[in-house]
Amino acid sequence: MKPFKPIARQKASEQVAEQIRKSIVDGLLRPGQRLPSERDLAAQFEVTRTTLREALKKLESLKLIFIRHGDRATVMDYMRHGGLELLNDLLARRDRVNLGLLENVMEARVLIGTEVARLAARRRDDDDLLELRQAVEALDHSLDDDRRFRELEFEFFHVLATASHNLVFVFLLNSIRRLYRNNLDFFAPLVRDPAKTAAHHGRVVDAVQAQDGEEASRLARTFLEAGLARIVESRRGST
Amino acid sequence: MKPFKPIARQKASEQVAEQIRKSIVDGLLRPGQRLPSERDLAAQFEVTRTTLREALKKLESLKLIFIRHGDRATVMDYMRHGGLELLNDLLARRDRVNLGLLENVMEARVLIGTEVARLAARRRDDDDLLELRQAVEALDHSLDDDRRFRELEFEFFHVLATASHNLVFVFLLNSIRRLYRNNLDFFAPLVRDPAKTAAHHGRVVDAVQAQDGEEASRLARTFLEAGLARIVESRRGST
DNA sequence: CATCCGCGGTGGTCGGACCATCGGTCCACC
DNA sequence: GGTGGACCGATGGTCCGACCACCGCGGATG
Repeated sequence: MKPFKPIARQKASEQVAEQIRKSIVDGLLRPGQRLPSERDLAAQFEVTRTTLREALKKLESLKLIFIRHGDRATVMDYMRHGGLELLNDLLARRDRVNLGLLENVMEARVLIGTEVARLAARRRDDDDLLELRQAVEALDHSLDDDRRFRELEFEFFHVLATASHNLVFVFLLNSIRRLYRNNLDFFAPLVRDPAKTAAHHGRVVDAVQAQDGEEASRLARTFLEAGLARIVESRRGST
Repeated sequence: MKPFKPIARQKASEQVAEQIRKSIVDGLLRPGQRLPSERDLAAQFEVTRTTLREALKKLESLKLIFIRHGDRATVMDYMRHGGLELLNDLLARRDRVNLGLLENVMEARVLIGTEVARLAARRRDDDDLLELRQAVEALDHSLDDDRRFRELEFEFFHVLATASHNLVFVFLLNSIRRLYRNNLDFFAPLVRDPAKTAAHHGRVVDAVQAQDGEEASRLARTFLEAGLARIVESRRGST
């Protein structure tokens, strides 16, 4: 298919950020602990303060460290302040908690997907309905391209979230999407038969059109829960 | 109580970032559109490239813009890529969609809270139980300090999320907490009678201890849904 | 003893130089 | 004609060294 992958160029500041980030999520740097001064750190990594600062700012926006003018940066407790963006980094941690994390992600997707289906049925307007039909149509056009189908399958729920008119769920799915795309293989068992899935999602739209929240929710749940079960099972099998 | 609030000192880079961010969420800068070069922007804001770059990096980590070496920054579609951190900024938008957003947040809290109660009951270990008891105890100790009580009430669900052993929900609540604390007044109707709430949460812990997921979930839902209803009602009344 | 002041350490900004990457143009070559 | 290579201008990434702004603390001051 695609024998060559693009080279992943990495900026110096990214490399620096990654090293520190790793130290934090691995627990080598503990919450409350203070980092060396920017000047010291820059010397250690053999980069300029400019570059080092760029790395620190990134960690700050991930809520991994707290920076205050005139004082050194202190490590924050990501269990208390971290956002969903952190999941990506936690997956690559040295201990092997990672696969359980992906199950957690799917678990969340089941819950959110079920709920947005219910809300979408109650609140959808005509535009939403149109978008939903198009999303299903896109599925029908990609029955033979597995990876693409699975990405579009996710998009269907994103459209559903939009139709639920609750931005929290929209943004939540945005965060989950990144994890989903980075681990498409893990989530593969979610879709067993593309044609059936496409038809199933069509019925969800029917329920949304009929403004039958319970039915839409029930349909979404059966699909997602069956997928979750298959994913859990396939993990047990391969590990 | 607290007649004076601390002065919010704002770094130059923050001010720059805020201006651009506002232009994006307000729709003045549309997805796909390209920003001027860093040198131009720096001149316009009358800051150095260093400062300007710091602002851009911040916007990049918020998924509001996309930066590529050798090419100018382009505005991203935050409806597709934005994370929960954006909600804070969207609240201050010029049109008045904002209060609905806070309702959305509460709606999400109801869903998540109900689910973590169920999962916590199934998966809690002895340590979790201890933490939960302590969280309820903390509630009992703050019955007379309203704001503090409401913050601790939120913490209870955070502990519950931890006990659910699903990091997605933990991080999700972390993001919601920020919005919650920034708008404590809006969410005030959630807790009507602190003493009753504390007792209620105690019963949730009882159910968790008994590993009765359905009961824990039911208790959490009744509390949260009643709160949501009161919040919606109080908004109707005041607007 | 309480208050004020200054000083050292540290993050924030500045200015200006150079390196790396991108996209397009043009040309030599086949 | 089109294929590849060399080149160039624009733009982001990094470097350097200086100075400004803020914090904490301890010594000077009353």
